[in-house]
Amino acid sequence: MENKLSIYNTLSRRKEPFVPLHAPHVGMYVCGPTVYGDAHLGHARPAITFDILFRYLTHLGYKVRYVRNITDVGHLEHDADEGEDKIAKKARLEQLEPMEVVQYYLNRYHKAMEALNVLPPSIEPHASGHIIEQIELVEEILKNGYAYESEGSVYFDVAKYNKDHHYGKLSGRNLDDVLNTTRELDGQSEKRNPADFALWKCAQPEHIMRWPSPWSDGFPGWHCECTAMGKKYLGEHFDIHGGGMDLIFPHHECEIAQSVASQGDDMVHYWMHNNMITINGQKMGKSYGNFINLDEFFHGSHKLLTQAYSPMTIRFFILQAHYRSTVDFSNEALQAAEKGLERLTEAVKGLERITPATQTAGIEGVKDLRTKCYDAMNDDMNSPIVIAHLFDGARMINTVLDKKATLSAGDLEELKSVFHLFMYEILGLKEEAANNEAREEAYGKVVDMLLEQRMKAKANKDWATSDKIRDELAALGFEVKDTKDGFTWRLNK
RNA sequence: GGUUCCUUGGAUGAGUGGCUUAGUCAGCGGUCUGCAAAACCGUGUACGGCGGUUCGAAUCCGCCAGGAACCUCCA
Repeated sequence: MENKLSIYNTLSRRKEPFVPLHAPHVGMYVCGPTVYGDAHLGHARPAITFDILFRYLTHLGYKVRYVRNITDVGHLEHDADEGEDKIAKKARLEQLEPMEVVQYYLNRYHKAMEALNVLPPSIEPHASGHIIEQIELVEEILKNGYAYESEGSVYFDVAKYNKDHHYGKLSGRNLDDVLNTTRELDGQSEKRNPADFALWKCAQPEHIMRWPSPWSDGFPGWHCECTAMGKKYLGEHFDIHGGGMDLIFPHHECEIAQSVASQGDDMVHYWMHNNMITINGQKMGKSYGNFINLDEFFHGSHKLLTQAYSPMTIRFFILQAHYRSTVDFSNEALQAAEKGLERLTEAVKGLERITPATQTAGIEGVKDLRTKCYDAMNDDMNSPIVIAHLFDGARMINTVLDKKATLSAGDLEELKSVFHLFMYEILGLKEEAANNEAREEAYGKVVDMLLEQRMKAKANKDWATSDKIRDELAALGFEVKDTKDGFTWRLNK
C-alpha cells in the first residue's frame, strides 16, 4: 500500500516515513485512562489525536487494529494511603465494589468520548482481565534473568538490563541520571537498586484487589499491562504505540525494557506522543488540581468557564493545534474556536445552496484543495494546516454565495467531497446535534408566539387569520384548545 | 540538580534558510443591507535578548533570560 504519510517517532526524534510491518494491517496501541475519576480536558487530547490517526489510516486503506486499554488495577497512589491501589482506595471511600467504581467511570468515559465523536477502538482490554498474561510476562523476564524476587514481589533488574541494553533510550536518560534522581520510597529495601521497578507487588492485607501468583497474592506492576496486552492482541512486533508525553518516562521506557527483556527485542516500531493541555501555562492534571472535567465544559459548570462549550468546539479547539505542541486553555481561545468552527459549518451548509454554473470563474484553488489537505495530513498529521485549507475552501464557498464567483458542477462536487472527507470523515467534526432541551424550549416559544398572534386576531374578530393559524398548527400535529383566559396546546404524537 | 523541550503580531496558533501568504478570533476601514447579523474586500505592529555562521536566519550554532514537562500516579 502506498502512502506518503510520515510520523514523528519519539524514539528517533524525527519524522519517519510510515511503513507498516505487515501491510495492509496496522497495529496500534494507545494508553487509555485509569478509570477512577471523570475524564477531563487532558484526556480528550490523546483520545482525539489517535482517533484522527485511526481514521486517517483507515481511510488510506489499512486494516487497523486499534487497542486502547483500560487501567483498572495496579497503579500505586503515593499519598496518605501509600501503597494502596487507586481503585481500591476510591472504592473503600465510596463503599463500593472496586469493579463498580471502574464500571461507573468507564461508562462516563465512553459517554464523553462519544460526545467528542471519538470512535471506539477495535479492542478495549482491561488490565484486570489480563492478570494471567501479565504473570506470564513476569515469568519470561525472570527466566531471562532480568528480574528477581524479593519478599513476594518481583522487581525488574535495571542495572543488569542496562549492561546489555540501553535503559533510557526513549526518554534520553542514562542509568546514572536515573539513579541520582530516584526518589526514596518505602519498600526500597526490597530492591537491589532504587531504579528497579515492580513487575509484581505482594499485596498488603488491606489491599482489596489481589490475585494469586507464583510469588504471592498481589497485583501486577504499573507497566506490565500494556506490554502484555499489546503483545496479546497485536503480536510481538507492531507498528504504533501512542500516549501522552508524560508517559514517556517511566511508563513507556519500562515497557521497552520489559519487551526486550522478555522477547529479546523491541515490540514497537513507532512511538508517538501527544503534548499536554495547559492552563495558565501549567499542565492540566489531577495532581495539580487544575483540571476541568469534560462534562463541566459541555455544561459550562466550572468557575473558570464563562460559558458552556460543545463537544465539537472542544474537538476543534484541540485540532487547531498540532498534537505535539502544548495547547493553552482559555475562554478566549475556546470562544475563538467556537466561532471558527461555526464559520466552517455554515460554509458547508452553504454548499447545498449553490447552483452549479457552466464553469468555475472568480475563484482559484478548488482543484488543489484535496492535495493540500492530504499533504498536511501526511506531514505528521498537521491538523491545523488541514483546517487552514478548509477555511480557504469556506472562503471560496462564501464568495460563490455572494454571487461574486461561480462553480462548475464538477468543482462543486469536488468541494463537497473534500469537505466531507477531511472535515467529517478524517477530522471527525460532525455536525452538532443541537441541545435537545434548549431546542424543544425554543420551538415551544415559537408556538406560543403564533398563538399570541392568534389571540390578537381573535380580539379583532379576524376569524380568518385566527382559524388559519389553528388549522395550520393542527395540520402539523399541534392540538390547540382555547381557555377562558387564553390557550393551551400540546403536540399530538 | 539531571533529562527533554518551548519562547512568533491584541488573543490563539502554523511555519524551520531566501520565494507568496499561514489560518482562526478580536480590532480598524470599506462593500452589501430598511435595521441588524452573516458574507466579501482591504488592513497594522511578529518572530525572547545578545553574539556567530551565511550572499541571506524567525528558521542553523553559541551564550543569556524566562517558561514547561518528566525524574512520583498522571493524557
